[in-house]
Amino acid sequence: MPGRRGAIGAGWGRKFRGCGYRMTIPRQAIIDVLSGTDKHLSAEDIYMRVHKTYPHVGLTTVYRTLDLLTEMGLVVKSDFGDGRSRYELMEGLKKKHHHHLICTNCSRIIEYTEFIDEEMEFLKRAEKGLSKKYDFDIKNHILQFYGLCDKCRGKK
Amino acid sequence: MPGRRGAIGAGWGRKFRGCGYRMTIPRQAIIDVLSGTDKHLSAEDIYMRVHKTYPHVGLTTVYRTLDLLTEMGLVVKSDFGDGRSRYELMEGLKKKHHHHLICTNCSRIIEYTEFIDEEMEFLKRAEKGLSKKYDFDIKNHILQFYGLCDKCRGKK
DNA sequence: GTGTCTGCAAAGTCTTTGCACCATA
DNA sequence: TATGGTGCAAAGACTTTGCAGACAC
Repeated sequence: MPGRRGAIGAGWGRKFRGCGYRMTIPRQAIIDVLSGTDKHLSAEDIYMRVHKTYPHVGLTTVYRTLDLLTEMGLVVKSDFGDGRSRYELMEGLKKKHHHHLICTNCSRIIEYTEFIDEEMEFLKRAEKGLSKKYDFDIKNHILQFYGLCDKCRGKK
Repeated sequence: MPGRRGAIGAGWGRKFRGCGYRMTIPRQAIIDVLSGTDKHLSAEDIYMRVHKTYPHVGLTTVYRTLDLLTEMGLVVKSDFGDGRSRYELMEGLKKKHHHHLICTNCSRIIEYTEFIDEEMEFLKRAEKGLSKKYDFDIKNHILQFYGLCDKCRGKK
């Protein structure tokens, strides 16, 4: 793990330095947390996990690092409608474009990549048409489905 | 206008009473504001407009009324990623299902109904597939495009 | 008259900012 | 050593809650 972390660290360090930023322990710790989960963590979640190993790292630094990573395009910030932002690592090109299913009862988030090709085809067409009609330069989109997950649907 | 407002009021009053609630002046004023615009207003926006005619109505009441209307399904609450919720009247069945184009520079919001049929077809199929695969009961979806509107794309 | 609604003030939640000190390159 | 980074505390933005008085039905 130290070896692996070192290797990852070096890669990330290069990325930071390449953008004129520095690699630091808090940043490394935050990246380690993000790369060690497949969940969509809030700033507070990340803070608490980092805190176990590095108790001196503050929540402010977590927010600032996440902003930085988002700006660098290495992290995606999402809003699932519960009033707090969630973050996930893009990790270069490893991660496929995907969308989310969100349980409105327990907040569970399911990532899916099914239908993505079909979806992309539709979205591309829509973007093209909408760009032309409204003279709008579309950069990005959000598609989310809300409902009840398998565990929650029985309880209602 | 007073006549028209009266007529609208009576309809809304019935709706409220039918759900065990009461029609009041603040509620009427908030509905009047919502039905008099095609914009997507924030609670603060609504508060300020109501305030011109009824200065005693508080922001708290605006929030409470909007919650109530949302819960009754008469208002749709949306989040366009700028940290504040926006509200629009559903006004029974008058309004077609639609999605939004959001300008990330000036926050202008464009409603569109183009592609909706095609979109609905795609979304229905996706919902069906996803429901089955993840045993997820999909109730709702969000589809938003972000980018630069015609007025802002030149400035960049 | 009774139960709902309201305004005000206070509190809550998530996030950002200011500033002096610290550490990376 | 020169910038950029950090923690802490305070401020900020939006929204919710508590409560006593007011109002709709």
